[in-house]
Parts: sequence; C-alpha cells; structure tokens
Amino acid sequence: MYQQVKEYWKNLIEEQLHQIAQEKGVDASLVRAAGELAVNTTPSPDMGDLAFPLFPFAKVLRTSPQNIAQEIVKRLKEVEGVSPDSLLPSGPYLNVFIDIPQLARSLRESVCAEGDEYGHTDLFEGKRMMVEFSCPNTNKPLHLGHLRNDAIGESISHILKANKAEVEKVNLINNRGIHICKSMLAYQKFSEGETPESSGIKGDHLVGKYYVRYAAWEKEDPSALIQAQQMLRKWEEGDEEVMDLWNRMNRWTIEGIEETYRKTGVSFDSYYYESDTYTLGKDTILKGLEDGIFYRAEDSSIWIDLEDIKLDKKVLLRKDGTSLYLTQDIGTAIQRHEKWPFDSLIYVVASEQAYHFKVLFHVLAKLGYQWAGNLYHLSYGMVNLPEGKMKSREGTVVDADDLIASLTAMAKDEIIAKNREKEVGDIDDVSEKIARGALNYYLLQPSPTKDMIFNPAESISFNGNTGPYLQYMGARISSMLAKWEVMKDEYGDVPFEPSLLSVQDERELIKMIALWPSLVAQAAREYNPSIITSFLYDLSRTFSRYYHDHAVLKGESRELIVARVALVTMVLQVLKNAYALVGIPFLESM
RNA sequence: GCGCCAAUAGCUCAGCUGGAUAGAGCAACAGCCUUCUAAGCUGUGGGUCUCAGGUUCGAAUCCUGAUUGGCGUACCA
Repeated sequence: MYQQVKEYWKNLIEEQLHQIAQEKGVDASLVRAAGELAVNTTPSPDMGDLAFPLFPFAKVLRTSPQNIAQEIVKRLKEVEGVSPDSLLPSGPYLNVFIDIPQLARSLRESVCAEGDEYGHTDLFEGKRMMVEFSCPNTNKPLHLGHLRNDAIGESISHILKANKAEVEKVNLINNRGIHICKSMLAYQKFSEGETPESSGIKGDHLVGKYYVRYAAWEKEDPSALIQAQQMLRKWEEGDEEVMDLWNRMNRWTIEGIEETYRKTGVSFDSYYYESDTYTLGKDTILKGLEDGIFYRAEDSSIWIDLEDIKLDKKVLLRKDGTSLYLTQDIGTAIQRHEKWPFDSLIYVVASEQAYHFKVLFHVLAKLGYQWAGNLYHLSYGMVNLPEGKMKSREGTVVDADDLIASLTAMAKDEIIAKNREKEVGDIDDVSEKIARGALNYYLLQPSPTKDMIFNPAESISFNGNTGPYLQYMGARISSMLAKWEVMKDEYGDVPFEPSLLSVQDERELIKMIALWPSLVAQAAREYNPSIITSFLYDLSRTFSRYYHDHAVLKGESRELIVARVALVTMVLQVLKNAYALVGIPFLESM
C-alpha cells in the first residue's frame, strides 16, 4: 500500500521531468539514462515523508537541482488531485507529504481483514522451499552455536512461509562416525550402566558427560583411539552389541535435544539421519566414477578435480571405501529431492563450512542434477564470547539448557520483584516465554552473515533493546485494549476519523504499519531475520514514546479515543505478526 | 602461501539498491512514577565510519591497494 503511494508520486514526478525535458528540447532517453528517480525518506518528519533527490537530472536539464525542484512543484500544483500543501521543495530535493489519514483508513481495513496475515506477501507463491538447520551430533547437548543456528533456521522458515512458500523444515542428525563411538566407548568402560532415569541427568547431558570422559581417558591410555576405530568398524558391520548401545545412547541424546527444542520453540517437519544416507552417497560416487566424472587415485581413493571452479582436488571416498562428510551430504541431498522435490534448498550452516558447500553444490551439478543450482548455503557467522572463542577444552562452551534455565530464572525473579505474579497467571510459563523471546531476539538482531559476540550478562539483561522490551509493548497494548473492551459499548456510535491522528508519532506509526509488508518480503529475499528484529525495535520504541506522551483511553474527545484505539489495535497486530517471525512469544500480560 | 569474510561511539550492533547534520542499546551523568504496568520515557556527553588512493554533482556505502582480525585451504564434521 505504501508502495503504491510511493509509485504514485514517483510516476507523477517522472512525468514532469520528461515534460520539462521535452520543452527544453532534451531527448527523453537522456533523462532516463541519467538514472532512476530515487525515492528516499526525509531526515526528519517535519520535512515531509518522501524525498526525491534531483541531482542526477541537473546535467541533462542544464539547470540546478534546486531549480528543477521548484519547477516540478510549480507544475504539479496544476495537476488534478495534487494538494499544493503536500509539496515541499527543499533545496535539491523535492519532498512530499503523503496523505496519512487516507493511508490510515485503508490500512485499518486491510489490517482488520487480514489479521495475523497482515504483511504476508505472495513473493514465493507456489515455491517449495526446504530449510535444513540445527543438525546436531548425538554425542553431546546443544550449545550456544546451535542456538543461533536454530533461531535463524526457524525464523527463516517462518519468513518464507509468510511469503507464501511451501516450507519443509528438515533436521539432519549426525549420528554416526568416530566421534559418536568415542562417547559410546567411554560409556561402556566407565558408566556402570547409569541411565538418564537412574542418574536423573538429561539424556543428552549424560552422553555428553561420557564424551568428555573419553577425552580424559584418551590422554591416559594411548590405545583409546584404536579402540574407538575398532568400534566404528564393528558399527559398520552391524555388530549387535554395538548397535544396541548406539541405539540406546542416540535415543537419550535425541530425546534430550528435543526437550531443548521445545523450550526454544524449534520444530521440524522431518528428520534425516546420516546413518541412513551415507550409503546412497557412496553409491552415487561410485556411479560418478564409472561415468568418468571422478577419478581413482593410486591408493584407490576416489577424487574430484575442482579446477573448473578454481579449487584444488578433493577426496570423495576414502581408500578403505568408507564415506566422508561430503559423501554423506551428497546422498542426503539426493534423497531429499526424491522424497520432497524442492524448488530450493537452504542450508543454514556456519560460515566455516562455506568451502564444503561450494564443493557439494559443484559435485551435484557435475553429477547432472538440475536442481543443484537451487541449493543455497545460508552462511551465518560464528558466535564468540567477550573473552574470545568458545573452547570445549577450556570449558568455555555455553550450554544451551543452562543458558535457558538462567534466563528463565531471571525472568521469574523479575516478575516477583515487580509484584506481577497475580497478573501474569502461570508464572513458569510466562517466565519461559520471556526467556525464549530474550534469547531469540538477542541471537537474531545482528545480520546473520556476521560473526557476533554473545555477552551472557547482556543477554540476561531485560532493559533496553531486548526481547522483553518488545514483549512489554505487546503486553501494554493488550492491557489497554482489555480496558477498552469494557468501555467500548459507549462508543458504538463514534466513527473512525483518521485525520485526528495528527501528532508526529501517530504519523510515524501509521507509516511503519504501512511499511510492514515490504519488510516481510525483504527479509525473505535476503534470508535475513534481522530486518524483522530491527523493525520490531523501531516500532516498539516509537510506540513506547507515543503512549507515554499521549493518553489513548483518556483522549480529549470520544472521536480521538476511537481513532487512537484503532491505531493501537493495528500496532498490536503488526507487533504480533512480527513476533511470530522471529520467535518472540506474545504475552498478554507480563 | 592462496581463498573467503569483516573493520562504524569505551562496549555490542543498525545504517535499504551511493543522497540532506552517521543512528540505537549498554556503560556515564541529569531529570520523570497521586496520571492507560517505570521491563518505561526525556535530556547531556561520546565519531577523521581502520588507513591511502580512485569513480561521482555527492562515498560509511562502489572500485583498487595496504593494515588488523576471523574463517577456510584434512582420507574431521
């Protein structure tokens, strides 16, 4: 809608530019060649809403941008339906005040009608998009790095859906390999048969405990690694005892991880297991060898030459015939496309694996899969701590469950400190939702592609630019609207008069509401949830100032109250719709 | 060595396809709760946008080079 308003003014001004050119005997194509007319926002609202810089046309029209602005204004004033008050030449810019009341009126209709879907676009209509994320190992619990991955994957999936894509969220469980055997071996040796039930330790943490135990043992006993390799061979042979232990421990880990998913609001449409896909990868490589796409080295390992993409050579299958990470991923991709033919597949994986995906996509293309061109690596940056990198050896890895638990406890303390226990209802539920919102917001604020520093103290603070701040705005509006419900019968006869919404912040809020759909589309095009989080913060901050300065339910007139309630209702709807895209639970009360 | 990425306030981050005096939060300081929840609001201080060139009417933004940092370049994942 805002888009239409922009287009409307842009077309009007372009028309005038061409007319001026014509009168000066300048060819229209020269004006076009000078560049497209840019539509900007003004530095401050009292200078108008839209700004059209006219620098590019100065040369072809052989006059200053200032003169062009004046000239266009003069002409536009003659144009039918253009209010002279809406034009403000400002030096080399031509600024425009848009018709906010009219915008508000039509917004009110669409926000009301579309509700939770207001802002959704048809950008990806008819597209089947698969999103892979999380992909945990089954030898330890989730840590902070996974949380960023999960937050991005989950959010992107929602954003794509909001643009009408059909989305399949997939998880790939890394449940095989030497690292898995290590925790199994240590468990066999040192556990005395303890289980999550007997020990009271969450399954993933219990397995993780033995992964750590292995590392200690390996230092004392040089045969540890050999034993682990032996176990891997036994696993590949399907040894009953090993398979049994493997199944049991995998189950513990996955159940534990799924509990963490529930707490962070993460879910999947389907799970893939590397133990199921690695043989398909292997077969595909062998077929590629037959077809002459790959070659066999002297030691009988299989390679691909990456000269085409200016890279080195890469191993696809070990000399003993066992498969690698790349081998598995090839199998997984093929299997996925068979099961759920996608138009695109987005891998949410850390930037350190950029090289891997470059090679993967290339190999799949070489193998002749048409869809290889529709694979995309959404490469996100590392999560570091203020002291530097997380290092498991130094025990600085931030455990996901611990972090969530302390955030939840903090939220609960805050509710109690503010004496809000009665109002919030289920205090544990609300605390958990505040923690989840705080975490997701913190993780989604920076651009996904950039490395970020996770400051635990800061993430735990609920003041300032944080998830709880955003939730608080939603709760405050909800509380206002609850009061309105009680009094609204007396206002049934009062019409909505948007021209009463004339203070600066009201105009700003209306523009933001109007802008929302274009941001939903932008976030999808760029695979970038931080577009949504920064919008949320802007909207909340503006609203916060607004309701602080202007009474909604105690407005000076009945008409003003009705107009403001309508505005506030729209703000709440947009907030809710935005929360939903970035994993911030909506709270009616907090 | 080579490749990819980043560098903006003391710290953490925004800054749209180049456009008007570069913005937030935290931290510091000063105000605001008989008034719709103070998880809030307002104000003050704080910047040679790493450096050097270039393109342009105009560069934090684009190009080149340098510096610093991160990641990768494994028959690990």
